[in-house]
This record gives sequence, C-alpha cells and structure tokens, in this order.
Amino acid sequence: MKILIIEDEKALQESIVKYLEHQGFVCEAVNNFLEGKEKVRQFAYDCIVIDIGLPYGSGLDIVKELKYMESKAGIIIISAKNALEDKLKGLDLGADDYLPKPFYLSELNSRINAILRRRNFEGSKVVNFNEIKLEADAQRVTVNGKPIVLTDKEYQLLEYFIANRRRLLTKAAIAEHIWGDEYQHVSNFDFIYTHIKNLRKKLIDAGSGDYIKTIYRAGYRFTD
Amino acid sequence: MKILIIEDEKALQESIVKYLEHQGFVCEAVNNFLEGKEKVRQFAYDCIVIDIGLPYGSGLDIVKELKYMESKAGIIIISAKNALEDKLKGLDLGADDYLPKPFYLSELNSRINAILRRRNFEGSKVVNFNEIKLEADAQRVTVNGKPIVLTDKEYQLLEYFIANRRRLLTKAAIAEHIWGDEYQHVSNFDFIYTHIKNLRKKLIDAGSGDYIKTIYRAGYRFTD
DNA sequence: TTTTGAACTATAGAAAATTTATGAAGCTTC
DNA sequence: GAAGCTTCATAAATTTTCTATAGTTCAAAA
Repeated sequence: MKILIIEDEKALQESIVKYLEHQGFVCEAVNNFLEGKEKVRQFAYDCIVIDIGLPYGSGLDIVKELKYMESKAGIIIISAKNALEDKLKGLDLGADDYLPKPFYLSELNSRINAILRRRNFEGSKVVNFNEIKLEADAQRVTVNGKPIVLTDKEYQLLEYFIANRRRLLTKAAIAEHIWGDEYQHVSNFDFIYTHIKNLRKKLIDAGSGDYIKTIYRAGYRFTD
Repeated sequence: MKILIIEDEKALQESIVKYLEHQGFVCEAVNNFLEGKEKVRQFAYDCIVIDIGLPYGSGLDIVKELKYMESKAGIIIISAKNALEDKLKGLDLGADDYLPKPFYLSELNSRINAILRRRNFEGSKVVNFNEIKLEADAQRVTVNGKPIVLTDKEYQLLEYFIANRRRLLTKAAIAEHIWGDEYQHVSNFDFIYTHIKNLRKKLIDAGSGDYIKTIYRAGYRFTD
C-alpha cells in the first residue's frame, strides 16, 4: 500500500512517515503544493494525506485535481484550524475523511485503514464490533440487529471507540477528537463522564456487552 | 516521562504544566535562566522545553549547556518573536524542534511525543522482557500473552525497570523518576516498598519470574 | 563461629486522596 | 416545550500514602 503525505511542517511530516512506515505502508512525502500536484499527476497512490494550508496553494485544489482525474486513491485532509468550513469543503470536493490538527498518529492510521477497507469492499461504511454494528452513512447503530437511538455526541463517542478499539484513549484525546481544540485548556472533563455513562447505559440496555472499560487515571479502552 | 519547562510567563507556564500533566507526563517548571541551568545540571529529563527570552540569560545558552553535557533529553525551544534567527540558532545548537509563540498546547504535546518517539525506540512502543510484554501505546502489560491490570504507579515502575533492565536503581532514582524532584530531599522512601510489593505480587501471580531483585542497602535491579 | 542489634526491607491493613459514576438541575437550540 | 448538552453536587470506586508490625541482612562483638 502506497501513501502520499503532503504536509509542510517538517516535524509532523517526519512523524507521520515514520509511524505509517512502521505500520507497513510505503510512504512518500512532499512539503508544498506544487510538488504535491506533481506527484499526484505522476503516480498512483492508495491513499493521500493532504494538509490544507500549504506553501504555494491550497490542499483543496489537490483534492479537486484528484477528483478531476477520477483517481481511486483515498483522500484524507488535515487542517490546522478546526475549521468546519475546511472540513465541509473538503468532504464536498470528495475527500473521504477529515482530521483536525492535532491528531494522534494512531488515529490517522486507523482512518487510513478504514478508508482502504471501505475501498476494497466497495461501498458500505459499516463497522462491526461483535454484536454492535455501526453504519456510518446513516449514522445508525444496531445491537444484535435492533437499532438503538444515540445522540450526536454518543454516536461520535462510539465511533471513536470502535475506530480505536483496544487502544487506550485518554480523556484529553477524546475531548480533542469530539470537541476540538477549544477544550485544550479545560481541566474539567465532567461532561465526558456523563456521555460515557449515557452511552454505556444505552448499549447495555440494548443487550450489548460492557465494552467500555475504565482505566483508572488513564482513560478508557473499548474492548472485549 | 519527565519534562522540564523553562518559561517565565507565569500563565503560560502553568497552562503548559497542567496540559502536559494531563497527558501523563511528570512536569517541573522554573521561570528563569539561573534556575533552569541549575535543574538541567542536577537532573535528567526526557524532554526540556525552553523559552529563549528569559530573565538573567538566554535559553540558547541552556541548549548549549545541554549539548556540552551530552544530555540525551529532547529539546524544544519556544520563542516569543517569530524570529527566524532564533530558530536557526536553536536548531543549530542541537535543539530538536522550534515552536513560535503562540502555539496550541496540543501542538506542543504532539511535538514532544514525536521527539520522544524518535528518541526512544524509533517507532515501536512495545518492549519485551522474557514473558513480560509492555505495550506503551495501550499502557497494557501482558505476561505470557495474558493481560494483567496494573495501577498507574505500578505501570510506571515496571516501565522504568524494564527500560533500565539489569541496572541498579536506587530508591532515590526511582522516586525521582516517578514522583518528580520534590522527592529529592526526602529520606523516607517507605511508600516505594508498597508499590514494589504490589507489582511483584501481580507479576508473580500472573506467572512471571521474580525479576525484581532487592539489593540490600542499595536499591533494586530488574534482571533474570 | 556464633550471637546480637541496628539498619533496612516486606507486608498487611487503615486512612487519605484522587478519580470516576450518577442523577438531577440548568442552559441552549430548534 | 422537548431534546440534547453541560454543570453541579454527591456517591462510589480505586489508588496512593501512611502506619504499625514483622521479617531480613550485615557486621561488629562476644
């Protein structure tokens, strides 16, 4: 699997490459718009990770280019600001996923895998975890085939848990993922407790196992 | 992981410490050049965050000092002015990364992680010692493949032991590493006994060998 | 060589501190 | 006004620290 990373922050770029290579991907990286465009035209990648804010141009234009070319590569855009606009524009242009900076490399990895998986099985954005089934398209969740109703935050929580199954997720990571940077200074994570509680209850009431394990002083882990 | 922050702006310093502690780092902070130099000479840190503009001297001189000492700590310099010169000088002197103010705390965090990752084990965060396996990513420990549940302190203890396998570790060193410098003057390390005891019990109950050897009047050594 | 005692380490259990869970009460938004 | 999100107060759970006591080690004295 070959991945192209278009990212100008050197330290971040190196981290990504190193991490992904360690995960068994073949990586290439460039640090500006022009080189990015060049690479994209010349070679076929399985997945392309694009920063929006680049020297000499916007990453969004590369997304456009790719779509124009009818490229089959998966596209993940990343953006410094947690800008809803960037996200919407990117997804609108045909990107497969959006990741606000900063993010955990493990998360980027799991999103890449999700996209590649999706691409292979063509179509359905459905993730399973034992008796839990999560249909991303419909933002719908079923337990043993029976649908359950989740609020927005609960759904996001569950999606994040399942995407990062068996991994330790700190409350800070969860907060950043679901609420964004504005919570970085907050030292009070009470609101997470409440959402965890509600999600747990709904899942268990629906007959699922209790997969959300609390790791005292560290965070949570979704596992069986 | 122990981090030193040398930063004179009180509010910023406190934010950094709070944030990083949330991420699971042990932090210490000082607010001027002299104290910074003092700390750096006395203790070993995993990573040091240095503001360039400090009372009584330049942070760059601390970088110099560290390099002279052949310190293994990661170094991140931060600077109020987005001065290219500072950046170049700092990186030239051997700093690992440069961050212009203002920055997102999460950005600082991810850079620290990037450096530690690079520095430590080049990617893979899994360490083995005979039948014991320690997965840093998940903060998970298994013995012969079976997971065991450790408390925070127990985990840190084990991590420290395994990282320094076959080395004599004094109680003072252990206390300093896990609890921070405020324990440097403490002469009573009784609280360590309990943690050692508990860790030993959990490991042995899980079927591991008894690797924590007591060296009378000296400390402990993790070895087979 | 054996005994003895001070210093050191091990252990269990209680107390203190910290962290997480929970239900209810406000807020906002639609 | 209902639904969902957040805050708050309080309860519960878990970990960490403290305390007391017992067991070890080592070296000096007998």
